[in-house]
Amino acid sequence: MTIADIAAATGVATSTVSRALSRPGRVSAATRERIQAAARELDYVPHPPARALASGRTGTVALVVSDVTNPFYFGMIRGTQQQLKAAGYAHLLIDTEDSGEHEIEMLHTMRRSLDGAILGASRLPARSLVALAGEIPLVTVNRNVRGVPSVVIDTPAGIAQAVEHLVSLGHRDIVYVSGPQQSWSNQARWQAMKAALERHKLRAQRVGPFPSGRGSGTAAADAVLNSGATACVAFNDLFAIGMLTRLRERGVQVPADLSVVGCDDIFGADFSNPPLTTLTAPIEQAGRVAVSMLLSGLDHRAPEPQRRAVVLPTYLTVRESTGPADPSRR
Amino acid sequence: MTIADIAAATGVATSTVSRALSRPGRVSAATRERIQAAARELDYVPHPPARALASGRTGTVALVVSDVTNPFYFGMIRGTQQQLKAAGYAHLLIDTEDSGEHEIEMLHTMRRSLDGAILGASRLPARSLVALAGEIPLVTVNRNVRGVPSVVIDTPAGIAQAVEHLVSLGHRDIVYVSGPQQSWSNQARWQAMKAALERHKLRAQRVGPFPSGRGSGTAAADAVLNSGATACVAFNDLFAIGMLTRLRERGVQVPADLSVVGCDDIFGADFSNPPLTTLTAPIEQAGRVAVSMLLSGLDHRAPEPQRRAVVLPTYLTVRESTGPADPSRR
DNA sequence: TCCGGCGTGACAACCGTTTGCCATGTGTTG
DNA sequence: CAACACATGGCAAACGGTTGTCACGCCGGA
Repeated sequence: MTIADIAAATGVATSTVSRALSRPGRVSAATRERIQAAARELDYVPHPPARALASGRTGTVALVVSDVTNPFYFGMIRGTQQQLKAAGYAHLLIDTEDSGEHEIEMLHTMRRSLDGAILGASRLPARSLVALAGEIPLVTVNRNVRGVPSVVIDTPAGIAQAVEHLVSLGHRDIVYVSGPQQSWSNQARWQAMKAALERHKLRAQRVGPFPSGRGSGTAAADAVLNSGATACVAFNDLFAIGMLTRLRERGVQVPADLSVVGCDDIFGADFSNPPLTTLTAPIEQAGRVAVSMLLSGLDHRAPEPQRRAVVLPTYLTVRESTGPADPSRR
Repeated sequence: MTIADIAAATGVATSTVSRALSRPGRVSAATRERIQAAARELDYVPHPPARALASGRTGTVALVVSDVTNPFYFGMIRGTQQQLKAAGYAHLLIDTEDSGEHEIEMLHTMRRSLDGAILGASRLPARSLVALAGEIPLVTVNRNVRGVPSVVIDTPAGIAQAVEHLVSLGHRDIVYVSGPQQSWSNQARWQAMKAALERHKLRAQRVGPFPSGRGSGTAAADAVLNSGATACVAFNDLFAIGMLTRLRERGVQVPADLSVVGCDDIFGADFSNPPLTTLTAPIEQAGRVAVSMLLSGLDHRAPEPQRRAVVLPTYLTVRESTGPADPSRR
């Protein structure tokens, strides 16, 4: 079934069929009706590649993540999926395996088959990012680069809350567990942590960096213990959960001996042992907003009046992995 | 940059360029070299939609899941993603929101832009599934229907192991926590459970059905408690984890008062409180295998010699949510 | 010497839509 | 009533590749 068949069946030209089906208002109501009826009758389904070839629009948006395995992305996948489906777009998933080259390479190759892309947490240098944005509409998440629309989750503000929380519990030695150095978020979090601690006239220290992945929790836990701190803020929940496991192994009580707070509030943070105090990030919402921004930017006639950077707030969710500092340690 | 540009640059016909780039052996080594050099030089990137239109092959495979949110699918997403990327295919994600109609509708509409699809856990009746398989190459996971290639995870065999484990711990009242009734897996698991219990001359009972999602754990836990059983096998880990949470709330000790075993060994099962005894399913592998089957079937000249149904084994991972039955309860 | 076959490249016809432009018919305006 | 604007539908040219078929030249075999 092609529009030619429908054209034949209704006695009009293919161009009319095309317009009746995709550009309402361009043909009279009567013929439109007739054509749509015929289309339904013949179970006509448009051919996306043909449409894409002729119009340049593919109806597909890619979500680019550095590692599908990371639970952090689960929320993004979900959020983007929802919003894209609602808008009638298809959802392509691209895993860059943590490699910037892969990232740029894949997007470059696929740019013609995409209407745009959401970058889940780009590892790309700013220059490349801007260059890429010239090839294909982009929205970044948790990565703020001038000239590229972005949505960033304001974890730094949350970090301040977390520090507040820990300080109020009597902690004076608080350490930051650092994630991968190329990670923009990691930098942002560490900066926020330093600032917050300075405000309390406390020394900022950190351990790491550690590669992303739960496995890093082991080394991280040991490093934190070694630092003599009574509390720590981990780069993300995956680290924190990994640490929890290690700490149990070593017989360290959480939070009695050590308080730990995570970041992101991923799946699992609420039922870990003990349940994790963490910065709840609206990841899913971030995905939805990113898609909305991207899509609104795609809307041809839009003179780009949309906001180019939105920041989403986080809040501290206190569970059971944080508690009063051991008084004997002060 | 189109092949026409390359043709012009090298002084050959576009057909030659096309063949030089995609069908090795059809043109002489010398010209091929020249053409490839030019292509590299001009930074030529093929236009997927055009290719798809002309050839019918899209280089895209969809993974269809009933709910992206479900952690069970995370493994599938990962497995399929890996294998597809390795084969140079793009990975489309489709969420059917648990609706069979959605499922059939979406696949029907997108069939022309897909080379095939992996059905993560189809809700479709056998008839529809077979019909759909006629429209587009399909491989199902955890769903066995004659005529449609499939990979199924042999949880039933694992269930037997789980029952063995519980019985050996002295449990006599073991209940199955039932998932959604339309779920093929749920049926299979319940059947296996009944068979295993009968083998031990024990009565098979179940509670539920409950809708999928962690929230069901609450009702499930209460129901199990109410049943007077000393142990239970849950339809999946999500249920089990939800139950664990509820049981803590109610002050029920796991495993002292109640042993619980889950299914699938999803992310989180190892660090829940207590860590969950569960049937470890090779989900990721299932995804990989499904993709391999699909892709090998796509290989034109293949007279379909490939296996049409592979079953993957599971094994019981004993952690801390199962323990001896309370002797006073015997 | 002639012929058949093979390796190589060109020609051109698609694949199924979209869309710019033109022709026609109708309604509106002065 | 004339002139004009506008609404509607048709024509045909893209979009960027793939692929069946044919022509050519060269080779070896008879």
